[in-house]
Amino acid sequence: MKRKVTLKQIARELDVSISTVSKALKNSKEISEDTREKVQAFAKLYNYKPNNIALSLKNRKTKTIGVIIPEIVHHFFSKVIRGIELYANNKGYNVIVGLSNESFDKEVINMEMLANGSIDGFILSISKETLQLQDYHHFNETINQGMPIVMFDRVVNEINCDKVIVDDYKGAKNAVTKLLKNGCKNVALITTKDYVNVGRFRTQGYISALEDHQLVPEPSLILKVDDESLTEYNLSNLEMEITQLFQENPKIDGVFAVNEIYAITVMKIARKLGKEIPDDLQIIGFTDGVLSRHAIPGLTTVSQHGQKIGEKTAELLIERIEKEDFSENVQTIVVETELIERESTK
Amino acid sequence: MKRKVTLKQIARELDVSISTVSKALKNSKEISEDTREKVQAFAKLYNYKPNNIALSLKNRKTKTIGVIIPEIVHHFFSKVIRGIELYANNKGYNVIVGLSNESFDKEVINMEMLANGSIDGFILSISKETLQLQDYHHFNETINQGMPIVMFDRVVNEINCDKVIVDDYKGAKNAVTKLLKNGCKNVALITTKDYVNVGRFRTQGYISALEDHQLVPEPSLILKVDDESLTEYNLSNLEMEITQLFQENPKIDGVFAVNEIYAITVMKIARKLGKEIPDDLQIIGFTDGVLSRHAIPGLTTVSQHGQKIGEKTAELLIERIEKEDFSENVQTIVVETELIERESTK
DNA sequence: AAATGTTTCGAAAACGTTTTCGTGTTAAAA
DNA sequence: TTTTAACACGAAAACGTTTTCGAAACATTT
Repeated sequence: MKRKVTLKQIARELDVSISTVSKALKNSKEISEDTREKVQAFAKLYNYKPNNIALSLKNRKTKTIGVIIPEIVHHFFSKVIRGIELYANNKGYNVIVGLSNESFDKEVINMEMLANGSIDGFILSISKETLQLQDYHHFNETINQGMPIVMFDRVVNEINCDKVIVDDYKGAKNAVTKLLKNGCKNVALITTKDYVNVGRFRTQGYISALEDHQLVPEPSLILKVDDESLTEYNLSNLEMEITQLFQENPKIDGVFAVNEIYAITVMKIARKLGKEIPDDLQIIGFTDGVLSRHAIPGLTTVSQHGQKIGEKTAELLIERIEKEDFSENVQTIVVETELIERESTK
Repeated sequence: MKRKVTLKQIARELDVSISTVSKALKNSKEISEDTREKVQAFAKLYNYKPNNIALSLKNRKTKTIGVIIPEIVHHFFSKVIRGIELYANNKGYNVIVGLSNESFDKEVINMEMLANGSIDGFILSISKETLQLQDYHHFNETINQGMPIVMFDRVVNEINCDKVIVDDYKGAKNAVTKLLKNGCKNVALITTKDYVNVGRFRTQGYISALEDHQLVPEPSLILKVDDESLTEYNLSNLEMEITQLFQENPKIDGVFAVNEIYAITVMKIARKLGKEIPDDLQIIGFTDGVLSRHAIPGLTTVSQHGQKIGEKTAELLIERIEKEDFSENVQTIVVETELIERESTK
């Protein structure tokens, strides 16, 4: 087991100075053809690679970006990470991930861990708990220390930074409009509590679509699920609420759900209640994940283009890092959604 | 925007030496109560945090571990990452991810990027292309340079390192045995080409279960899908092959599929062919992902406990890093699978 | 008063780079 | 032969830490 070779060791072996070795490897004209070849041959033989940490210290930049997301076992976030990776690696950057698990404390700790020199900038999506507490001091602090942040999807107006968001409003509105045009008279909405911004915007899109068709939103058709306690393995609560919704409103002939799980659960319950999809009930979900694609019948969804969002955030961040122009002219990029039609709508 | 404060700056402000500041912050008994308090107060005021990069350089360890996986938009890998994160963060380690996208070149490049000082060790699952090429030199090289590696799931005997694997053989065997006990007479297998080890082991489990029941495996009931060209969006080829399988073997009354997608696709096609699940056909898949859980009817699956695998790999790696005892007494840990019964079996 | 001990601090090296600047050597020009 | 220019290389600083060692300054013991 030979340890990694350093400039110093090469210098000692070849009886030259460290500077000479460094320059020779960079093909500096300062160094004679002779020693250059000698050094390069030796370096190649011992597979010399400059130590990244030393470079980071010297250059005061690490060429890595930190990503903090609430959850990784989630199709959308995975897609975004893939987009970030793709773009960042192309530009010679590494990606280091931290999970907040939707917890404020973990978000703060994770950011502190990375903020002390490990990375050149952050990409993040805010955890639910942080949104609820509305405590954003850690974001402002990192920005003030000269570390750029780009937020995506779950963003917040209070912070002055670049953002990449989905057009939740329009996406939802398009979806509901589609249902109405397809002849639905009573479109229900399954959404989250309002403190989740994206849920709120999607709700607004739903309402707006109804109003455009001279319909008044009926509160009884709007189910705001509290998924505090909703784990992957405990869906029964959700199922109960949805079942109740249908029993109390048998006239429902269309459903717009703000995520895949809600939509799939609606499908499951509709089937139990003997409703045919899409004849008796049409359904559209948000997030084009693996569930929608493989559901039977296939679920019509609003696709968010997660990978594209990831690429865009990485692009914004790296641009800011390399221009060293922080918090000037922040921009918010809206990535349009796309309605992917499958068999759950007519 | 105030830049991050350093020891040097504090020293200059307070007119003491850098060493004094460093010691004072560490509560060294060498430093007088007086100066200690002064320094600490100042440091707190300016929110001093030691620079990680400098520490890494000094200590010659980075307290971060690198993870290379073939794909992140994949429930199992996401789960594993979550487990790794969980354990590593608890131990004060960061996690940096690289995606190989199943490509040999990207795997090599990613590893080279990280191997030069950025991390203390690797956790990885081998890309399909690497498995196919059987070119493992990059693994051996990193290990020889004193960088420990822990492999999981897609491992290979040729490399001498710690491994955490799923008991693919037994998991498959249990599943198929279950089908046979449930009365299936003609159990088909949908698997991958043999160069994917996990596919091969699962195939062996299938065969062994049959033989234990005095049945001879019929080649016509074994479909080896070549998913080279199989993208997320192009499933038609898979569907065609499976349809053909059923048309040529109408007697099939049980299917064991080596992953979720295959299993779900079987369900879809069975439905088209008018087969009732589980009455006419029972199905078991491998990997307990979101698809199986939300399929209708729910899909009985072999769960791999991805998160546990992640935690275990992280534990093995960190132990090796901290003991600085490399490549001695490598161990292979087998994580048992669990059969999760849902409605696709009787 | 001298020797010894204790307290408190600073200089310097080390981690592995890159880069500026200086200097000795040789070749070319005067 | 002397001056100048080109060439080839090395010393040292810098990035931000930690830690060893030495050394003042002062207190205590003979």
